Amino acid sequence: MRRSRAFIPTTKEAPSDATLPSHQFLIRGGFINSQGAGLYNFMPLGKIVLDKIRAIVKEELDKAGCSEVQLSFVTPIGLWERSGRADAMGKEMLRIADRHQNEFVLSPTNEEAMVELVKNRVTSYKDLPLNLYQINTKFRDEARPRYGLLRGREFLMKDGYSFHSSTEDMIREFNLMEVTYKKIFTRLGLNFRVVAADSGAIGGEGSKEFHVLADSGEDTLVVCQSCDYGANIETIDELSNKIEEFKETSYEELQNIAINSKCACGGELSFKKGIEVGHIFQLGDKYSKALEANFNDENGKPKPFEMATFGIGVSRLVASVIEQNHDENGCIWTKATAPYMVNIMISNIKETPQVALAEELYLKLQEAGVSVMLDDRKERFGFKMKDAELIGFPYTVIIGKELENGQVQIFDRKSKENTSVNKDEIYSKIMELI
RNA sequence: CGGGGUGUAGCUCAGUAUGGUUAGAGUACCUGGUUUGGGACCAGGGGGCCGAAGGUUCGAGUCCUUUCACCCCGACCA
Repeated sequence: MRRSRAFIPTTKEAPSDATLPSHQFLIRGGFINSQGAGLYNFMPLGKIVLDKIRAIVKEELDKAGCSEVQLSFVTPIGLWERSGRADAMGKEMLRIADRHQNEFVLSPTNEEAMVELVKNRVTSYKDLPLNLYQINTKFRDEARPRYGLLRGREFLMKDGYSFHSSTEDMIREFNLMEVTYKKIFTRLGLNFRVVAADSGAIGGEGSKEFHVLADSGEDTLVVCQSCDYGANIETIDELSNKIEEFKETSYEELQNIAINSKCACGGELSFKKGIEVGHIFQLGDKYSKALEANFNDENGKPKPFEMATFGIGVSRLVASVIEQNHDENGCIWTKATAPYMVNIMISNIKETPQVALAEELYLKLQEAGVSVMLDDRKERFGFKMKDAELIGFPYTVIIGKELENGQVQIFDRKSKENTSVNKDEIYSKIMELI
């Protein structure tokens, strides 16, 4: 893409209401803009990042044997009345009426719809297991949307649902999804932890959360520095509530207790802030029973499906990448999430040799399938560099005054290092880096 | 949903206590010129239903009433 023709409205100042780095930089960098409380438009750069994340999620899920579907976003209220969630979810569900005054809901999640989809279509144990997912818009009418993409009302979430003939098989799938989620977050280049999300009835194994570690995270995690143990402090709070003598224990005291304890593996424990980007949950037959969704077992007897549910906050991940990877100048995208891998910056477009080399490199990289931006605007060096840093291209090739000596520079966004390269070697050097 | 706050140019904000020229600044944008290795400089220019609706007044961005929107702290949640 030529920068001169792109729609990337960057700004020097952030709106006053943006408090978090991801919120500020995504708006300043021209990735997103706000369309109302908890509502966001994705502009070209934001859309590219969103789609990259979505593609990786899809690829890994498909590899794990899941099938993608797409459910209608607008759903009849009756669907929610049958499961009892019309009342249970209350005002969080946005209700709308059509011209006939029939009531509808903008889907906040899709357990009911997915069960209805499978019900009476999958009727035999021979057709199980089955894992269906969608990556689709969700709407939750939050009491207080905030933090930009981290807590919007409208957001993009991948929600998956699996159906099984036995609890054992459901747990097998649950474990498979844990492995798959780890692959996804690793591919995205994120530093994350898996933590037990529920300490209660299911013994802490029935529900796991995936947290991206970032200072601005809303959840506090206790993590081991030696092994991969981690727990959400909420869990500990819940636990303490159940134990009488801990009733008066303050949050700080609780932290001290935890911090002075050792992990089961003997490692030191520490506190980290985390952003919840994934959640996997063993549902059992809660919804299949309520909605009378049965299959016939080996003996021809009807049984409700054993189910599990798996979520990934796709649009939240866009912000999470930045919460974890940024500096005072802007975004630092991981290679897997960068809107463009390489930015070719022409220092002075009045210098014909600079333009010629830039155009040549631009073409070659495009032909090699590299996602590349050509900054061909009539702007000054400093302006373009600030812009490149704000947007966060992993690499910027600076074609400028050193070209007289046959040299160009590669600016590494993450390390902020400038490396001089002979102009004839720039292509191969870039191909080596990415 | 409780408590607090803010709505004036694309963005950041003055102006509102005490009503009174044609509503301002910075930034961004357009034109011309000078610049060209870290968000340049000079000159000129365009841009506003002062959130909305009522009211008080000779006169309202400013006072009164109503309403809408947005933000912050908390409770709640992917």
